[in-house]
Amino acid sequence: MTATDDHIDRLPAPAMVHATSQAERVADMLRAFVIDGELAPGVRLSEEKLSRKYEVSRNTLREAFRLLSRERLLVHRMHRGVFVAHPDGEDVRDLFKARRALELPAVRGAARAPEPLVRAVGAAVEAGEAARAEADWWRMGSANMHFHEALGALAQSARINEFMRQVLAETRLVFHVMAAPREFHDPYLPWNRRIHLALAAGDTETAAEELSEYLATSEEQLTTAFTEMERTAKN
Amino acid sequence: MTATDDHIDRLPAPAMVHATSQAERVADMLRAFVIDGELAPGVRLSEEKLSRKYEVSRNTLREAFRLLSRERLLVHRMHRGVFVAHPDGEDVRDLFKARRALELPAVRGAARAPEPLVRAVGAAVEAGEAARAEADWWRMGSANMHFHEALGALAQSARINEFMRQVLAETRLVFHVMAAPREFHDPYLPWNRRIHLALAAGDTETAAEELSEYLATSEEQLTTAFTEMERTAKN
DNA sequence: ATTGCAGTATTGTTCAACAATCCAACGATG
DNA sequence: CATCGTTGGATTGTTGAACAATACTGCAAT
Repeated sequence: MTATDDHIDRLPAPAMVHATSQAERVADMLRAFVIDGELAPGVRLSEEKLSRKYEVSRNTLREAFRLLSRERLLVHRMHRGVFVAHPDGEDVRDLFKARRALELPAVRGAARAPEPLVRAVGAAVEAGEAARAEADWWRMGSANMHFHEALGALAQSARINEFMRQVLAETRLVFHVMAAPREFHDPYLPWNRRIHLALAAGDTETAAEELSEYLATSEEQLTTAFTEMERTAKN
Repeated sequence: MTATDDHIDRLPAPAMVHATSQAERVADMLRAFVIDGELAPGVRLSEEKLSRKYEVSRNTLREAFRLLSRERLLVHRMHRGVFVAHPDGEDVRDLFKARRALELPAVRGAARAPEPLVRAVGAAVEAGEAARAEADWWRMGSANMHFHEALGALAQSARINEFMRQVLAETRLVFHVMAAPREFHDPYLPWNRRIHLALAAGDTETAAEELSEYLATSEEQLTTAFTEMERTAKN
């Protein structure tokens, strides 16, 4: 350990070069499929078919399944197989409770957040507006998710960030249960804009109030659509 | 579907009869071992030895590993094996950021929480004091964890509850990194008592302030002990 | 309409094998 | 003497096949 090791010490941190296993790669792929709706909620994932299609053994595939079950994106039912999660009305209420508990305090504490994090919120707003301009409704939904992810990031905790991503991914599943990207995201863009403006101005309380209304409205809209759907499906 | 089905409707809910797989059972066992410190942080878990000891195949064991890796209790290092997580100083800071973000808002919103949840907080306080009376320091630590779990439960979200359990389990690992159960839990019991009193009285703001101090003190204590430990370990 | 009972398909789990990789020890090199 | 290349052994990564256990379907019997 000589003095010439200064070079090494100054090198950037070990930016996660870790090689990934097959199980993780498959899990990443399936996660993307689920979030993008290519795998519809409730669909059963056959071990044999999937393992043949993606050329991995059943054992490896099952490792991937375990990972995604813990993320609540897949549901493992003993001796029945794994299914794409299919959130119900109760899940929606719980998801919004979780989001309220996470996002509101994050926004209220944004005074202590470094500037780049606030700018990330603004970037998500603009991405959403750009997507809207191109009438790309699905991308608009993604931008909206990134917006809320950015809000959660104001808490500045890696664990909160991950939890937030998980909750948002699950929320996205809710949208897939009732395919209607346009009407559900459309009215919210101006809201996002206002929230970011208040944040950038340092007025965290106003931002929090706007966000609170946003969440209430969104939850209301989703739950009513849900109960409506369940009612018609009952008969 | 005749009217005589009333009997069935009145039956208790399907209280989780789901049979569990081997992988889940093994995961439950390992989780308990890790939390209780029977498996020390940093220890490597040999696939061959464990699979032989608990009479499961390597594949099944690996499924269990995947579950616990997603909970951050185990760490999977490619081609090297799985290790009991070994949180460092940065993890401690992040854990406390997460706890602040979760527990403080939960306490502040406790006005809307049903009474049984507040009583659960009180029960945890008493369990801690009982353990202290018997000089059972480890059980005291468990009671303290339950106390904070009960605080998180005030948010009334199943997902928050689960995340909270995860964060607390990880926090418990931190204590194992530096085995010192007595001094670290001792001064906090009165604090817990005060927090519960304020909560029961409906004074959520006071409760939140007490909790905030508690967290600050606890984090301070842990991080200093940590940096001290890392300093001595460096040489 | 409900129950009982095959037969079939799928998952649960194990096992054995091999490839890929890490790691420690050794010696070679400057 | 510190560093580097090599080699051999140990462990993980992944596969494929096998069998057991369970759920589901359809049909017969009541």
